Amino acid sequence: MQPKRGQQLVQSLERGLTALEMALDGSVRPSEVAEALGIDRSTAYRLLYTLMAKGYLLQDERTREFTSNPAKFFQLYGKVATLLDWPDVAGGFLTRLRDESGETANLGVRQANNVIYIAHKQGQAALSVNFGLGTSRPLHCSALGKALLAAQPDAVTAEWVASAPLTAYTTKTITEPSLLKRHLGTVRADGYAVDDEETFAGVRCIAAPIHDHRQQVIAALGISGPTTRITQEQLPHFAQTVMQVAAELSAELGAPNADL
Amino acid sequence: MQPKRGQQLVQSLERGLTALEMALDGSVRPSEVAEALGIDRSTAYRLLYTLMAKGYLLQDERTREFTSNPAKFFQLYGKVATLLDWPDVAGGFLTRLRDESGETANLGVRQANNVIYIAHKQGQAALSVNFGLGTSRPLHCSALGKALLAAQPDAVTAEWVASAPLTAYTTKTITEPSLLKRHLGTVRADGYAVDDEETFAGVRCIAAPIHDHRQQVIAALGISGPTTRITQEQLPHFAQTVMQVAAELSAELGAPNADL
DNA sequence: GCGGCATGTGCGAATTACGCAACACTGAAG
DNA sequence: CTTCAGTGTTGCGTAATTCGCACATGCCGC
Repeated sequence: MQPKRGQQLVQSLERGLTALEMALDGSVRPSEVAEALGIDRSTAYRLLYTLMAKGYLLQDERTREFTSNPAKFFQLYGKVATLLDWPDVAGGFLTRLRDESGETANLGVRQANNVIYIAHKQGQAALSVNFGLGTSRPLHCSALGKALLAAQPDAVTAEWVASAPLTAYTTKTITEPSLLKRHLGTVRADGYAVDDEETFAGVRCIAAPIHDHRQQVIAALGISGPTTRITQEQLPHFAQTVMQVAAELSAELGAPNADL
Repeated sequence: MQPKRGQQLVQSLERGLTALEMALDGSVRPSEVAEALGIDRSTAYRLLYTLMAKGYLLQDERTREFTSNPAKFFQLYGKVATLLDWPDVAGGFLTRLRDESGETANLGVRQANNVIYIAHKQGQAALSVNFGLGTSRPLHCSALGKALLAAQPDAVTAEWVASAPLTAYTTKTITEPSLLKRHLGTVRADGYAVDDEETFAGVRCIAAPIHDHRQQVIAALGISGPTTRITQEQLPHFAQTVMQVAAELSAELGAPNADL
């Protein structure tokens, strides 16, 4: 048996990382960090100063504000990106999915309670959806998120649904745990998930899971478009396309039973 | 007067970030981190565990190894990238520079004693240079780096030259501080920098600085190619092209005296 | 010039993180 | 199979680290 997981977190490191993430949303000053974390200004200053010494932040000489150092983050991202070169691997599939559907195609992975968009090809139409790369959306109300959730074992899904905050974004957002659980059951049965204006009014999304060579679900692929083009009638047709391309991408990654 | 800069670094945060960066070069285990940092295994474990709790690392259930969480870093990068969307802004200029020169075009920014490649377009020729995105090279022996260095005030440059480690990579690398200082003077006068096989034998690079709306140098743009194509005779011609495109990119960013 | 308000810095107190030691488990060697 | 060496993980006492207070300093508006 593996030892139980401990919960002794290193306080300074935890606070420092939180401060770092605050700085990423724009510039921060010691006093802001201090207030947000409930600590003394001097402590916040030392954290920020250490982050700067390590190259993660820069300090404006005049305003004394701390801002993120884009170059550092690019460097960090460059290192991890080579390990999982999604944009390159998935690029062709995204383009195909966009061209076949006419809508914005996107690819996302799970990060805690969110799905993060890591690659996309925007639709050509005048009115087309545009999610920024790197942005995140809640799992429970996005098609990509639901595709990822439904792929898990039942027990894990149930536990998550019970404990996750199911915030409502539109009137159609599913906020009832029992409803969501049943909904995810049909997602699994269908092989694709639909976000029917649950995040943004007027926007419908369809997504399917991506499996790797060990049959693990590692990402989700989908399309997003206005309800005027992705209509209820054409939805099955779009879903077919999404599942087809998703299966091909899975196959490219070495997934075993991906029938083409 | 501004207060003097303090040097009280928060130890745990500093160690934690170092551990994080170790994990980015592949998976790490507590014992490795402990040995590298000269600390106890338990301490290293707590740092890694905290990093995992904050989403920066993942732990393999079987091997117990800690690996970076690409999604997290993508998210972080996404936030800073929107502030300075280099790939999008510079993409067109890079493509033009590549097409006009026939060589790999690249864009880099400074990060401590290195230049980091944040965007590029690889040349079409069978033999063409390929730097990975996010990788770094020393300032003193790369064209981009020298273009960035030469753009600073004289005093700053002199101080840096005197204290920086001028490691030799080829026989042509300039390792003598006084020589480098004079060399950077000519770079500034010329408006472009040349890396004449100072980093890699057989590779010549040419670069020029990019200015923002406040006339500050924020990046450098250049080309890299084999010495067989970027010959000494054609060098001025290539340099002209590089400076031209660099000036246009600067203008795009709002630089005032960028003469086109 | 004066008073709020910020950053940055000593310094003592005590919280926090560290190293030690031990346990559980794994894998390899005998 | 047994043993042994090595690793991940956790509890605990101690001591070093960090924290918050207080203050110096500079900045901006009134």
